[in-house]
Amino acid sequence: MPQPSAPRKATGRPPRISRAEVIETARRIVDAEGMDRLTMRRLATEVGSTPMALYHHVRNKEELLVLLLDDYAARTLHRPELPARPRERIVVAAAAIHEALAACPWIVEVLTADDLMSTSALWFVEQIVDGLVECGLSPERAVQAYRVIWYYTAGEIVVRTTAARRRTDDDRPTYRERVFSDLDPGELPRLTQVADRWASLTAEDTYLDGLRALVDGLLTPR
Amino acid sequence: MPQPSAPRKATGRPPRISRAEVIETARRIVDAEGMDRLTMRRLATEVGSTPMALYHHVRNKEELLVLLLDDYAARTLHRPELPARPRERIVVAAAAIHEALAACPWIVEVLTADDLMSTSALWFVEQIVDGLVECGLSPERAVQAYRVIWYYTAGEIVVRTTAARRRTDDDRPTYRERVFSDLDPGELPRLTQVADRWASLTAEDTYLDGLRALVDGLLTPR
DNA sequence: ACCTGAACACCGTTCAAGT
DNA sequence: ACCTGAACACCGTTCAAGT
Repeated sequence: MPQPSAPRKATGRPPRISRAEVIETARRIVDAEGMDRLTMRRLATEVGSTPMALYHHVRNKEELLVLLLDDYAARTLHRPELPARPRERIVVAAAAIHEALAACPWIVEVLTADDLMSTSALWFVEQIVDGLVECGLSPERAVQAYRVIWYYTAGEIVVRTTAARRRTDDDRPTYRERVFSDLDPGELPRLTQVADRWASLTAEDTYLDGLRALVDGLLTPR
Repeated sequence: MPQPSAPRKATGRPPRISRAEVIETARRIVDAEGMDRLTMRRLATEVGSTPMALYHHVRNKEELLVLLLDDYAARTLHRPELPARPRERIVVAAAAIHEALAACPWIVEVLTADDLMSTSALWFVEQIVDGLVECGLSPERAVQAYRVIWYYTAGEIVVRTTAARRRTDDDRPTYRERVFSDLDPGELPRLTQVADRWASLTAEDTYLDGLRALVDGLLTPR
């Protein structure tokens, strides 16, 4: 976090809770019971305080979520050995970001609440952009190519974790299942052909294959 | 919707409101005031009824959102003339889905609430899968390639509309801006190099370029 | 400077009863 | 069959006051 926290005057009432304590407690709640159980009221009782006390440590709930993602990234995004070949380096760095996010089911709410721009993630972004430049893209094109990779990565996470959540919610057939059981073979021959395999095909993890195809496409001059 | 709505017995109290009326009113609220103003209570007063009456026409709020997306897709997703060349057909069909979603700022909440599997969208999915098969992929690989395209498309929508919402929310510097104004050039040379151009570069619409790169990559044998 | 209590202005959904 | 009223069990946030 870019907050050098100016040295506080030692006047006034001493603090009973800290920002770090708030974030840590929030993390505990989310890990144990899921993101939708994290409310300001619940968090307040958990830190042994009142809802309003929290607002002295975070601006509002949205800032709390960003801080939570930041904290998560700082703790889990460890820098791997990256391959020397730039194209491979791009793939491995993107896959590392993806892996960290995929392990974190509450991420979707935060992804849609802010860019993923934790300082801990920047090193990975740097590796990707640098790899793209080394492969011959201009810095401008490299940034745009990185964005494309990020869209793909974020989209995979959002779609997949949402689908997973939906599956555990109940066991009624999903909307998709109902639609797919009633296709018109005349109009939609391909979909009819694969309808019964659709669920198993979409369950497969194709992130890495797609990523490689995407990187290849981005690096092929057009 | 795959709901043939079995012929109702003509007994009991006659209905005052219909499912279609509920959906239409919901759409009016969302169009006029945004998704977060759509509540069951608000919707009830708008149709001139009570919150609980709605639950006789939709299962719950989530189903209402899916019905809303379905209704939107049916009204706006008109089938364009598609190019004969399969590779171009894939691109145009995906871009048509993307365009319809991008014009619909409340889409994100629904995207993360369910797959986009409106019957109206299936024709486009069919075109994409068929184009991929015509380009030489097996039906299984074609479905997986379609999923990759869908991840990319959904991710672009989610990230971009969320960023747009964030910008209009207030005019404080965003978290990203704060992070980018304080980069370490030694550790992150590429990002430092493009830091001042980052905002304008990411504002550019690169969906189509990225899509073409992705399709090229997916169709290149590896 | 930090914390508290009470209140404001809401939510989605269930239950039991009415017509 | 369809609708209503009242209630349940919550939300995030503001305000004014206390220490």
